[in-house]
Amino acid sequence: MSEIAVLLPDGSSRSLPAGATAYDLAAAIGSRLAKAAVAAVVDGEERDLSSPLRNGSRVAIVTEGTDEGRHVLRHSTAHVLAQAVIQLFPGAKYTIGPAIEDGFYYDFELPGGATFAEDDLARIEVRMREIIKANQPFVRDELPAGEALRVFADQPYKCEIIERVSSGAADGADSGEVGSGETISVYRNSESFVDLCRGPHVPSTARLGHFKLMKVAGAYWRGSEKGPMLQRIYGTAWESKDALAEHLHRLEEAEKRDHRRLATELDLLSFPQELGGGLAVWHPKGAIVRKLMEDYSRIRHQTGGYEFVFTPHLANANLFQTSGHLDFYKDGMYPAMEMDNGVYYPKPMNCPMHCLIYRSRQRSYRELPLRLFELGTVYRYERAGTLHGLMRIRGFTQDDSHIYCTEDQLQDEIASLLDFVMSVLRTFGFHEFTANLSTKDPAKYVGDDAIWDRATDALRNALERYGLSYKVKEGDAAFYGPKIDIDVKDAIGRTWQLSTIQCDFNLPERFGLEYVGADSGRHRPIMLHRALFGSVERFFGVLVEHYAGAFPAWLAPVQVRVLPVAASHQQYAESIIARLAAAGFRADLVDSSDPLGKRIRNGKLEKIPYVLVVGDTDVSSGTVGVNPRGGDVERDVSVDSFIERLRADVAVASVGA
RNA sequence: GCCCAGAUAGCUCAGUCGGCAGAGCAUUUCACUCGUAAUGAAAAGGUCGAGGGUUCGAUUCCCUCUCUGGGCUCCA
Repeated sequence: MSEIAVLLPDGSSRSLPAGATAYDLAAAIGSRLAKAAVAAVVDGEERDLSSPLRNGSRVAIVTEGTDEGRHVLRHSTAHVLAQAVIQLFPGAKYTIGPAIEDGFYYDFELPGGATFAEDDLARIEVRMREIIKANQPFVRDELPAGEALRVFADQPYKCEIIERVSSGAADGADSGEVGSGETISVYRNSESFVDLCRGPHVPSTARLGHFKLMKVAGAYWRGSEKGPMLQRIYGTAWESKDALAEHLHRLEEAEKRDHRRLATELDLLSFPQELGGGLAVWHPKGAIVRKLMEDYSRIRHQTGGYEFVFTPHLANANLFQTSGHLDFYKDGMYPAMEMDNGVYYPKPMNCPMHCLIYRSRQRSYRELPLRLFELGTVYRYERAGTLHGLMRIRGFTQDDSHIYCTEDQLQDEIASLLDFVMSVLRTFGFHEFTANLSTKDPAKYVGDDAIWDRATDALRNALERYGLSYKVKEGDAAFYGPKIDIDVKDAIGRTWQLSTIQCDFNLPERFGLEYVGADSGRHRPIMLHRALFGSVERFFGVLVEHYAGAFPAWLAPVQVRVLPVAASHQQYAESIIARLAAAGFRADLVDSSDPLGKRIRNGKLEKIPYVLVVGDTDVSSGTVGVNPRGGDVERDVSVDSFIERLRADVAVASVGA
C-alpha cells in the first residue's frame, strides 16, 4: 500500500504516503502547525512526532502553548536537567523527573549524600543551555527488560523502576510507566545520555529553552518517609520568552499578596518567636477584621437554626479515650498534663464535647435536627516542618457545628447546608466553587455498608440538586464517614479548600448517642461535622491573599481616614470623624504635621477604602474631598452623600443577616 | 519528623577573611501649615535568635536548641 489515510480530530480524513510520521501529517496540514507541533496523540496514546502512522489511525497533533504541549516540553526539559546533572556531578544517580503544573522537577541522589547548593543551579542551567543549543534529538528506543537493566546497571533507581514495570507492579504513579511487560522504552540523544521514559518528547532540544531552575528541595524516594531522601530540583518551562516572563511575574504578584508579608505590613498579626511555632498573636487591626468575620458568622448561625454552645479547652483523657482520638491521633495532640485527679489534654477537636451536650439528657426525634454551634479553639501538634503562616497553625478556631439528625433528614439537611455555605462564602467575595465528594475507603471504615451507601447518595443528591460541579474522590473519606469539601477560587485563580461537610457514623456509636423516635424506640442519630470557614485563622489568611490586603469596606480595619490640609482645618476634620463615628463607621484622623502628599500616600499603602481630605473650601461649604481606594479624587462631596455612599458600600455584609 | 536555606534596629536589608555594628523606611524632638503617592534637620534605637565550645578576643568559626522560609511526608 503506497498510501494511508488517518482521521483528524475534526472528523475529516487525510491521505499520506505510507510510512509517514505524525510530523509529516502536521507539515501536510500546514507549516504553522508543523512549527508549533511537539507531539501527537495517536489512537488515544501520546506519541512522538517521529512515530510512523498506521492506516486508519486517529491522530491529533499536540502543539506548544496548549496544556498537553507544555506538558511535553516540560518533561523534555526535565530530561535535559538530568543530563546536565549527570555530566556535572559524576556519580549522581537520577530517579524520576515528571512535568508538573507550571514546570517540572527531577530527583537525584548525589554521591556520599552530598546536596545541591543554591548556586549549583546557575551552573546546571548553563550546562542545560549548552545542551539545548546543541540541538540534540530525543530518539526513542525499545529494549527488553534484561537489556535495559544492563544499560542502567549503575543506576539503582532506574533498575528498581524497570523491575517494577517488567514484573507488572507499576502502579502508574511512577513516571516509571515506561513500557508494558518485557519491553522498556528509553530515550537517547547524541551525547549518549539515556533515560528511561514513556515519552513522548519534543523532536529535539532546539524546541526547548524558555525555562528557569527555581529551587532545590528534599523529597523522599517514591514519596515514602521511610525511603531515602533525594535532592529535588524544581524548574519552570514555557513555550516562549513572554510566557515564561508572565509566569515569573505572576509569582511576584502572588508573593506581594502573601498573607504573612501583608500581616506584617498592615500590622494585622504576628508570630513572635517567644510564643512558639505555629502560634499567632492578633494585633488590633487584624483583630477588628477577625471580630467582624466572627460576628457575621454568629449572626448567620443564629438566624440559620443553630444553637450556641461553649466548651472548655481542656478535657480529661477519658473523653478522648471514648472518642478514640487518643487511640488514633495521639501524635497530633499536645501532650498530657498530669493533675491530682487525672490526666488532661488540650482539645484537638470540639466534637467529643458537643456529643456530651447531646448526651446530657434524653433526646426526642422532635428535637432533630439538633444543630450545636461553637467558635471552638483547638490545639493540634502539627509537625514542625508542616507549619505555614496562618494556613497551617497549631492553635486555631473552628466555626464548628455538629448536627445530629435522623437518616431521613440527612439529604435535606445537606442541601440546605450547601445553600448556607455558598451564601456565606459569597459574602466574603468568593464566587467560583467546586466540590469534592469523598467516598468510602474499603480498607478502613466503620459502620455498615448500607448506611455508607445511603449517606453517600444523600451527599451526591444534595450536590446535584444544588447544581454544584463536583469530583468524586473514591476512597478518600475518613474512616468514620463520607464527606463533601468545598473549594473556592480566589482573585488570582488559586483554589483553596475551605468548607467541609462530613458524615460521622463513629462518634454516635462511641458515645452511645440515641434519640427516642415516634415509635417510642431508641435510635442512633447520624452526626454531621461541618465548618464553613474551616479555621477562622486560615480563612482570614485566605481573605488577606484574595483581597491582597485591600479588605472590602465592611471588613476594613479603618474604613475612612480624614486628613485636614492644614492645622486650621483640624477642628472641621474632627467634626467629620464625630459624624462618621456616630453613623457607626471606623474612621481615624491624621493631623497636618506631615505634608498632605505623604499622608495620602500612607493612606493608600494602608489600603484604606476612603481617604478624605478637608481644606478651606470644605470648611466653608460643608463638604469633603473623597479619595476612594483605586479610584480618582472627587472634590466637593457633601458629607451626607458620602455617608450614604459608605452605607451602601458596607451593606453587603447584612445580606442574609 | 526528613532535606536544604536562613535569623543583624519596629520593618526591609547591608556588613564584619575573628578586633567597639551600618543604611533606608518607621519612631521621638524641633522647624515647616502644605489641596492629592515620600518637607527639612537632629536624636534615640542592637546581648547580631538562645545556650555551649574554640580563642587573648566570637555577631563572625564549631556544636546543640528555638523560630522562620522552600520542599517532602502528614493533615482526624
